[in-house]
Amino acid sequence: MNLIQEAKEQLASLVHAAYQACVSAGTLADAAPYPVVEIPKDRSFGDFSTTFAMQAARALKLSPKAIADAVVTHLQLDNSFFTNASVVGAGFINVRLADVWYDRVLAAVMALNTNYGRINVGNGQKVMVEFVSANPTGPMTIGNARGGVLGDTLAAVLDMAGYTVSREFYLNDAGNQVEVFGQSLEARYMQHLQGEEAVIFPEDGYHGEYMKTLAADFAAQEGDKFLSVPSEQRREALIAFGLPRNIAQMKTDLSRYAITFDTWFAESTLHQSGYVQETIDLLTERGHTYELDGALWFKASAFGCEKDDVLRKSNGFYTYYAVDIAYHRNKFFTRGFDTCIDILGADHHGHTLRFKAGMAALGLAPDKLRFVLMQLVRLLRDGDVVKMSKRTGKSITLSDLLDEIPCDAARFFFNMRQPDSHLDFDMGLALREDSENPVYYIQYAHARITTMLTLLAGENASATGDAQRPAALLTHELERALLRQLALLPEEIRLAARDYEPSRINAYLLELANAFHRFYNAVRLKGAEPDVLRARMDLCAAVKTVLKNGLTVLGITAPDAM
RNA sequence: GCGUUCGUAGCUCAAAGGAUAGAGCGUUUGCCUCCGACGCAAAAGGCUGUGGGUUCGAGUCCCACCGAGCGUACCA
Repeated sequence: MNLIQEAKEQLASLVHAAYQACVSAGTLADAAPYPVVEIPKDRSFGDFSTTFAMQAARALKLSPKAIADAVVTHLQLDNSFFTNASVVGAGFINVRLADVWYDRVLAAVMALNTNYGRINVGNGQKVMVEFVSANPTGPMTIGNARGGVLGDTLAAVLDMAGYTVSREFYLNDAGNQVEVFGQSLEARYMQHLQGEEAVIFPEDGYHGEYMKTLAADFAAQEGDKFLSVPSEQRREALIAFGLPRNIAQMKTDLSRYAITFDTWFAESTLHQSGYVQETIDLLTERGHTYELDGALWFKASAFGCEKDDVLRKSNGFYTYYAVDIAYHRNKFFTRGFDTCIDILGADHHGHTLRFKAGMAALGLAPDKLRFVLMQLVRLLRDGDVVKMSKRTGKSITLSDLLDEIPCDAARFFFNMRQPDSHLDFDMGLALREDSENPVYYIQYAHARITTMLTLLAGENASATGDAQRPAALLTHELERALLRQLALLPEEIRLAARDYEPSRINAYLLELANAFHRFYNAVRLKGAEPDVLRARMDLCAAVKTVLKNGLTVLGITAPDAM
């Protein structure tokens, strides 16, 4: 159910038919393309518009105006969604929506209720969204916070659009950074028991305070018994202690953030099962690798990359790149996803071509693997840049942020912009409880409707009008605007899913809330004629439903009172 | 250098290749004896970084330049 698309298709088909009539009548030549229909930016022109006359001008060797005039005389709008066709400006053919269409909108929202907005462009195709995938070597960052909301809401949007969606967290629990984690933790453990000077902290180690806490907790549990064992054994024990702790913390933080993953995929399993080895062997069998200086190289340059890359280092270990090729091979070829989307920070954009090259070498169509790159976040407090947490003196983590900002506000703010644009997150604004805070503004509209409907519940008992034809009673321009806005949700879902831009839903809800508040101030329900009252109450109930459905996609609550 | 993302109102950002480039903030001024003022209404602000090109039509597509971020490891 997408009444915007239905209307566009109907108008295109009606204009096409009118054009065919002109061809039959001999007034126009038979050479024009199929009409393109759009919604004018400036609503005063009309509700829908077609640029058919301009599109056809060259082929028909006539002025757009002449073509439009000819087509309009044959345009048959009876029993359609439209009325009032007119030719304006250079040759735009504009129409207004008729009551039938408005009736259908309200009926659709009321009938579909919580399913209103759901469409089926996905046809159940399996899509994976992989996001956050933070290293389990430390706390999650503000960047993870943005990536988390982006991935989670994109997944929700795709679900609404009819895809079968899976959310995955890729756990980097193997490889070099885990080694460094072990070395760092080992140094902190020994320093904890023997003093700062006992060992030198590794140059490129993890310097965060949390490493000291982790080491102290380990010492509290195990005492000094790991001082006397070989270093390798000590590190192993520390990693076995530290990683699960960090992972548990990440899960806690994410659940505070209302994010749940379907799968946590551990990198280590790819090593243990020999899948990495098998994948690299496969690339070699296909002739995409060569040996040089003791390392195994992938011919990435044969797949559009600038240069080749190392898969297996001369020390025998695989690079992250090799593991990632194996991981993505697993997503597509072992688990059978049709499309895989990776949410990445913009600082990783250099990887996208390489990843695609790896998949191409395995025989996968390049557009199956998609990347959403997000720019970094700048934290502000009432306009000033915030670098460090006041409490800890260190950089602000996701957990710090959630101590201060409610989940609803954080989720909304991190998804307010397109992924590609730099994001300013103003913590002062996120806490405000007025119309300047967009979350409040939207939630307030929902709460306002709830109280109002409760208050008016007893007043429409004597309504006698035709409930199937409410548009005849909802004639105010602000009521019409509200109905058009309601009709837009399925279309917004379609576009957000098509372009991987879930922030469209935030913008959409702001506009819907705005349309409602304007209506509320200009049109009163209380005291209206019973039939009108009932129609307006239905309209308000529909707005409430759509607000709630939209907020649900964003993972934000729709409170009945605030 | 090469690659990549991005330059739109004072600020933060919108604009399926369409008509007079729109919102919010900030500034100024109004609206509650009335369903929630956590709200609404009105005013002001622009050579869309620069120069070409494609098109009936370009903020949008192509090319060059200027400026910013990021990448360009046998790190992940």
